[in-house]
Amino acid sequence: MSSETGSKSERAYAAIKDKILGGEYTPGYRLVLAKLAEDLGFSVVPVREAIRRLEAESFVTFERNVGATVAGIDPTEYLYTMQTLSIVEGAATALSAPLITGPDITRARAVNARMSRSLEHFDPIRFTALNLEFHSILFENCPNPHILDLVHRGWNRLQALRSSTFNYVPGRAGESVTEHEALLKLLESGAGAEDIERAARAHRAATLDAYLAHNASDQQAHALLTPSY
Amino acid sequence: MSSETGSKSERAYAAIKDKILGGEYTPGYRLVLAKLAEDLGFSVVPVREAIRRLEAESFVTFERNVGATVAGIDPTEYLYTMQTLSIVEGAATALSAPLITGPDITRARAVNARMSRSLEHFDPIRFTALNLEFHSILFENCPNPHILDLVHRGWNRLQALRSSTFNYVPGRAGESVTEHEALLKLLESGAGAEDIERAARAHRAATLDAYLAHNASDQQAHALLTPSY
DNA sequence: GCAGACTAAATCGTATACGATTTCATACTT
DNA sequence: AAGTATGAAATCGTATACGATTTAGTCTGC
Repeated sequence: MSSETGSKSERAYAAIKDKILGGEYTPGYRLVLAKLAEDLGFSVVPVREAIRRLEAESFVTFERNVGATVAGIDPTEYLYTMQTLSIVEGAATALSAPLITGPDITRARAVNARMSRSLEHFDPIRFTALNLEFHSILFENCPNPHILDLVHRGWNRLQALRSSTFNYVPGRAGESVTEHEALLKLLESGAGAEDIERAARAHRAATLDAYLAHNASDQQAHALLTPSY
Repeated sequence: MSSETGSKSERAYAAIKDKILGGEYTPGYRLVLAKLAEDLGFSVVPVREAIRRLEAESFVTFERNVGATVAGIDPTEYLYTMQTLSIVEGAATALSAPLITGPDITRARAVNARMSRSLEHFDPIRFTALNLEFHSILFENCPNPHILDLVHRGWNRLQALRSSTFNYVPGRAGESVTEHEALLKLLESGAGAEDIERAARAHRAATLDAYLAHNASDQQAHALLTPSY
């Protein structure tokens, strides 16, 4: 995944990020500058820069004069991220809706069909990738790049939390496909911005709800969701 | 403003940021590593780190092997930021609403009264500070720190754009005070999350609309706001 | 006079070095 | 034995140095 192009700090960033997402560096793993630099064949300066960037994106936590550790899987963080995503994805969908064309819908529907098929072979990795592709089609016309950036940050954060593995809920993926189709129909019908936003929000919120129901032990998490997003 | 505590990279960050916001480094100003390091009495390494952080927060733009320049005042960026703020502030207000107490409302109302008074003396700096304080009171109970963080990012961005100066619209501040009072009444009445969110969104959006109306030349900006946020 | 090549200056990117801080094991005191 | 002082090892933070890249100015040939 890591490219050979760009500055060393960029390559270090990509390499470390890949190893975190690939599971080589698991949560709690201590990232030692000198060791990373040794492994990568770089000096510590660009590696340090890469780590500060990973810190800004919440892939690692950093403590002064102590160092960086790979960020852990935290149910509360997952909840925060999903709730935030429901809001920004809702807004992104509503803003993009008027600019989505017929061919866009067709492409999205094709991707959704592939998602449905990936379920039959039980391929969650592929499913997640297709899910990203589906929503990317809807968002690619988004007129506000800041909001799009927030969506991408959220997706990144979910990756960092390894949500697709720790957060698996049986049956939820199938519902997701159904909701996608409903969303496409809504877009085709030329529904108003409020309705579209509500539907897009609910789609993300439903995944969170499924998680909360499946892990009912998480009582306090429910309390955080006072207004029903 | 800059503190004497913390690492040199942190102090460099604070110092440079202050000079940008204070107007010493105006948009387009070229930030040269060696010169900044000389001025601050630090070496280039912590200064470089500070600049990368300022880049991540959009205070400066950065180009490889070329350097950093202070980010400019861009009406389109202002529009993006305001639109995004209307969304995240709306969500933050709705999420915080159930946790806001009577004393909170009283405090907020007092701040709003001071805002009203600051108008009589035409003190926009003070008005902006009080405006932040007003909304901070509403948000201080926000159960989702991620969303709160997005709000703060937006405020920072507005500062970076120096919006309070380039974006002044006569009469708008007075309307803002009126809208604040209406929002407080809505919160007191125990209104539903949707109504509160709509009102909070509209409050921010009204400021943007006032700007657009006042700078009617900005035709293309209107087009970006297709769904009426 | 102008386009392109060449050189020099400015500036960035990174390596290396070292002092500062934290951590951890050990010895010492009560 | 528990807690505290001590010192060494590990690690970070920053200074300095230098090669790499860009930029700007000059020169050349047309």
